[in-house]
Amino acid sequence: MGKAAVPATRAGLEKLYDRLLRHFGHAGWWPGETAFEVCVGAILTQNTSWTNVEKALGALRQRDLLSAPKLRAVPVSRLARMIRSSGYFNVKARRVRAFLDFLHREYGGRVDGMTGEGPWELRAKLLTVDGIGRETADSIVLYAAGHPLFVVDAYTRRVFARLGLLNGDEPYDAIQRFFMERLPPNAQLYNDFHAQIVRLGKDICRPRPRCDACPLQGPCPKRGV
DNA sequence: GGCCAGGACACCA
DNA sequence: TGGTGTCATGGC
Repeated sequence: MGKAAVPATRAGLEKLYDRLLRHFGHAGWWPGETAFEVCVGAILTQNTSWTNVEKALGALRQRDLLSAPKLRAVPVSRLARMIRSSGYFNVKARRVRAFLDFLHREYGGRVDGMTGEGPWELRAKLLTVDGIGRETADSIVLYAAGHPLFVVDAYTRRVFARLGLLNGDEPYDAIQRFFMERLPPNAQLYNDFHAQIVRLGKDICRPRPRCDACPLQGPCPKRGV
């Protein structure tokens, strides 16, 4: 593939972030109105486009169910029908309920109770919940609890493979270490950097042309364009 | 009509 | 430990 477009150093990553920031502006992420909505959205977006998740969140909001105690009172079968648009709805309804039970058991149903935990302790606890894996746990830790854990998702793999810094098939934890060993533990930075990666990821490996100011350079290894 | 999208888990060799 | 099947809707 040739020389990587960005050096795999702290300076290289920070320079890339600055370029993304200038190109896109601050992302203002996560796309959720409350920390609780972030948690539910993190589960619903598993292997699913955000537009489908928005419909499901909208259905819950319309019924005024976007709070832990109200949503926990909803039978799983009814919850599944309401989140149908997000796909895998039977599985995800069980997972949302498992998270709600966890939240009730550990923090009395209060999302802000999670902020009192250290990031790794909270992550470890979340990973014990059925249906919450690494990416979902890290999204909750970063975007709902505000602790600095770098989130790795399909966009992260796609963008950094394109940049020549990753193969894209490395284990999740290895990719997370790649970022966290090079960037200061700053939740605001991790938050916005990941959001920028997602915005960029939506634009690459797609048929539509990139604009001249696109921060990525060189051909896409997947499509050759 | 096929492919893809911000995963996670069970099962098997 | 790694590979594979399963879960499912909606947009293009």
